[in-house]
Amino acid sequence: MMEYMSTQNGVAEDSSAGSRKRKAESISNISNPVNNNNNNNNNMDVVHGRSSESSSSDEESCCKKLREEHIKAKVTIVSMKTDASDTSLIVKDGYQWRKYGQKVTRDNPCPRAYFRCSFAPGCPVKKKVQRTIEDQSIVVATYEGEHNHPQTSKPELGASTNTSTASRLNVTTIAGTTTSVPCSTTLNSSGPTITLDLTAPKTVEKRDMKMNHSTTSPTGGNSIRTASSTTTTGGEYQNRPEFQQFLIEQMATSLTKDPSFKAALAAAISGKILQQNNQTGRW
DNA sequence: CGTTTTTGACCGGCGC
DNA sequence: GCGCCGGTCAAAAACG
Repeated sequence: MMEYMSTQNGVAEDSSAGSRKRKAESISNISNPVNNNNNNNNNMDVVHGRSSESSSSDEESCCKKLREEHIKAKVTIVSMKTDASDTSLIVKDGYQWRKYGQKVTRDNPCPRAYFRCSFAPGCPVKKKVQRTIEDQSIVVATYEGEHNHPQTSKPELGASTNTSTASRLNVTTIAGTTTSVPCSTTLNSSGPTITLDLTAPKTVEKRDMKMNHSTTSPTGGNSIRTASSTTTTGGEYQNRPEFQQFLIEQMATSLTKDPSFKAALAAAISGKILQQNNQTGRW
């Protein structure tokens, strides 16, 4: 199963690399509320999901985008607060990145850096890193695609040896899945902007999990705004391992109790098996 | 010497 | 068709 998934990933990402599509700029929008966290030295907010255009209401253009997103890799937006004096635009997430470009965009005088994953030669993941206009100490990293290899090292979140690190991490899952940021506290984020992407067959099970995960979260709403408002109160607690363990257990419980998830999982697995058997021509 | 970073040039999509 | 703009390329420089 995993083998199959990985090969599917490779195909999908490769095709996505060939079709570049311009996406709406959302970095400043996303990182706006993070400014409320200025009292914390190291902060990190993560938004998992599609590119910013994934809203719940634009059904008009969804048909066009369906195809596009079918090709496109998943997009993960990460905003983290770093030391203001740290101008390196380096986000230590446990992977090895190679910078291949830098550009000053129109809407932000701060240069945007482009990175590729250099650990695995065939790894399709790309990353864009840019500081926000509002708060130059906040760095927004946009990940595209999924790693087809494990992390090269532990991400420096919390236990920092260098300057640019984050001690707190908030994850919002909109759609799709990513394992690039192992620390996940979705309780205070997640929200109504969930986009059920039926065009990405490889992530059916995980997406459902994320969906359930989101629905079981006590708070919905705009992810970052919620995150920033709760940072001063619940941030420490969310970072504690027992809390994360609790979250994981909650997720597992909700998933195993949900018959629709079981059905989706079974359908996905059987579908994959049948598909593979058809390809090999043995059935 | 191999790898990574820098940086101007180039490419292609999009709006007018 | 043209210009703008984001993203990528690739040669040179820097680095370990």
